[in-house]
Amino acid sequence: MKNADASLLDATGTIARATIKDVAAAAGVSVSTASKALNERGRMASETRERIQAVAQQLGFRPNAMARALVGQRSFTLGLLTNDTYGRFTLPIAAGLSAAMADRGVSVFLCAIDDEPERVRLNVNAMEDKRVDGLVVSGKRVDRVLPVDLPAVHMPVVYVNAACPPGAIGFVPDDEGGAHAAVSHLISLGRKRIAHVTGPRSFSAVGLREQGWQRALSEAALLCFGEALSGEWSEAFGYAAGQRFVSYPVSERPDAVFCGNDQIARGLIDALTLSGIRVPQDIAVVGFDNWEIFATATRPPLTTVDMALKELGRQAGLTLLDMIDGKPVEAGQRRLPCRLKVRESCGSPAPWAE
Amino acid sequence: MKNADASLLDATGTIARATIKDVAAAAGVSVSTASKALNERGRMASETRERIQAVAQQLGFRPNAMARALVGQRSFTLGLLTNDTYGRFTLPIAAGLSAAMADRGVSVFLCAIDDEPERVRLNVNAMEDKRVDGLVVSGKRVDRVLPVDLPAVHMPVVYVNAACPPGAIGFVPDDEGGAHAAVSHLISLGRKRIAHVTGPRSFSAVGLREQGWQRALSEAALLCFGEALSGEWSEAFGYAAGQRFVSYPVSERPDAVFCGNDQIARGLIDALTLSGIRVPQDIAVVGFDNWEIFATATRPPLTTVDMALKELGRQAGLTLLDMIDGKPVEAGQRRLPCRLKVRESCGSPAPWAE
DNA sequence: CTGAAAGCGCTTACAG
DNA sequence: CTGAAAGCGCTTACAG
Repeated sequence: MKNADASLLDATGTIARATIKDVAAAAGVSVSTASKALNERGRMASETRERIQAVAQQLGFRPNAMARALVGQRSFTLGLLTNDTYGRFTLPIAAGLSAAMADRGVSVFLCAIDDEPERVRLNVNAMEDKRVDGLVVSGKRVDRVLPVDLPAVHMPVVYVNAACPPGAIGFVPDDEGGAHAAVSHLISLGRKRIAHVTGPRSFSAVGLREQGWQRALSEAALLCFGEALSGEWSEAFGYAAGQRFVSYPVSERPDAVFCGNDQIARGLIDALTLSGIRVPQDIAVVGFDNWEIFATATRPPLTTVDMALKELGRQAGLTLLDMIDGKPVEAGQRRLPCRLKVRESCGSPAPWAE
Repeated sequence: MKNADASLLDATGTIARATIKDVAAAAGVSVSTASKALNERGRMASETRERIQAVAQQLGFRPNAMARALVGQRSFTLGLLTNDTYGRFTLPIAAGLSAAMADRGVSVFLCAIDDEPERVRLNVNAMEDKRVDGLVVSGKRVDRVLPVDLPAVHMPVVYVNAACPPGAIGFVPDDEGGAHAAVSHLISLGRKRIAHVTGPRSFSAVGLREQGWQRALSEAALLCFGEALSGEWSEAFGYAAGQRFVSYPVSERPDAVFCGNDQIARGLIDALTLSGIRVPQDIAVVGFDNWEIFATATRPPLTTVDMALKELGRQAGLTLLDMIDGKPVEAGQRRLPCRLKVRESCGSPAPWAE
């Protein structure tokens, strides 16, 4: 017998779901006893308990989460506010968050906001009205804050890949560490003249990745290959940078380039390849983002830094749950480790490095 | 005075939100009168009504949506189930849906499911427990159905960019129409030898786009330029196709290529350009998807078909709301119009076409 | 025009 | 071990 068969048609002809009252009646006990049996609470004859559970199962009973929330003062829902309609960052973060939360019985509302303050307010209000237990705010840059006065919000908040106001709790990728890992890997492969081509200086990630590059080099007692080249986060800029390297005499070219993102790496590889420079033999290239659509389309496939965005979303959610439970959690921004995804553009096919 | 100031600290030290009881007490009326005043229901002295509303405002009162849902048998929430973790389709759809719903006071739960039936079940159960009013199911292919027995679900369901089971209601882009518009535009620009390079035949979208290509051609009394070239949805395949055209004698080359997606178009343009063939002068190229990251990175920028995914999400949500309201809505799949995004690869800068 | 009562679907002390 | 009562925060008939 299918559970649906046990459902009753109500007056309007739609299917009415069984309530705990139905279960109690069918089992011949009171509602409070039914509740206790279904929640494994208190002591009771296990024979009774099992009978009630069997009846519930048969009626396809599922407790109404809203009724539960009302008495428990806890909705088991979260709100995710994001202004990244582009989707590059939000979707992995949301997927990681949503999956981890689903396993714990909590569901997450998606609020796609542009940066119009009025719409932000609308969405925040909706989340308050729906009595979500907490909010995760996610952005597309770690140095920009959303235009909402979130501190005035009556619930725990966690920031992901977005600026974290003083005293708040945030999660961002460890840009410096990721860059350090990428450059160290290049060094371990024997490269010594490692250039850096990256995005606009106005992004804090640019400074951090540059520091990682410098630290890896100095730890290996190597000099930076000139200044970092800062420009746009685009293929076009990567291409231009590649042409610039090509114009150097062979002896003055870098033997590797660490790029600030995958698009730059893609453009750079195109420029190099067009001029007959072999990647990785002549110049090794490493990117940043592991945006698969780019990283797997380059020839050869791109070695790049993965920011572990799913994990970022997951950790943010778990921490938010702790806060909701009243556990003490330290204020401040956490930098979660990136991991290097080794493909072929760095000169190491490295099936073992995976 | 800020609203937050009016909040009271409860026993645990967290901020307690004002309830309707607080409002009623502060205004010196009964709870039922307060409710009526706040909901603009029934008749009452407008002086009383305004006084109550003022008190509510001052206390920062916001009705608890879950309590409301409990009595109204309507939660003003929706679930969005998607298996497109890739994000290409889901994010625009979700953004369009979420924005349209937010304006109507309904919030949407995001359920990122892989295709593991067990996790699908987990998420569907969560949505049922949370008593969402309806479900929108979105996928990454219009010819694949999710592995859930959704008909057994006790609520209205709408499918977006996914297969639509018999008798259900679905929304997909009008692939045939989009292709027709793209090819017609090429024809209007004077092209006559229009080839088609596209994805795997196993995708229904491939057949539909091919039909659009054929219809536009036959309406203009033009012949197809050979068979459609079917391969992968990748730059690599587009590149290979481009090389193939290059290998033809000049007089036997197409003067335009309609590509099944933007990645193919990108690869094709690269191959053409590398061989000294000018785009669009020698061969015009049009893509499909308007995936901006590709469409704006090609040289020249790509003219392509936009599937209007945001609008798809919006329409799906509005229709779902109608179903929830009990309005009659016709079963079947709706094909929503695509629109051509004219850039430069088709040979028409067309500032007026925008 | 206003308020007391009942109820939405649950859980949680508290009596028996 | 089991059940009656009260209550979570609201709304909706129904009396006054």
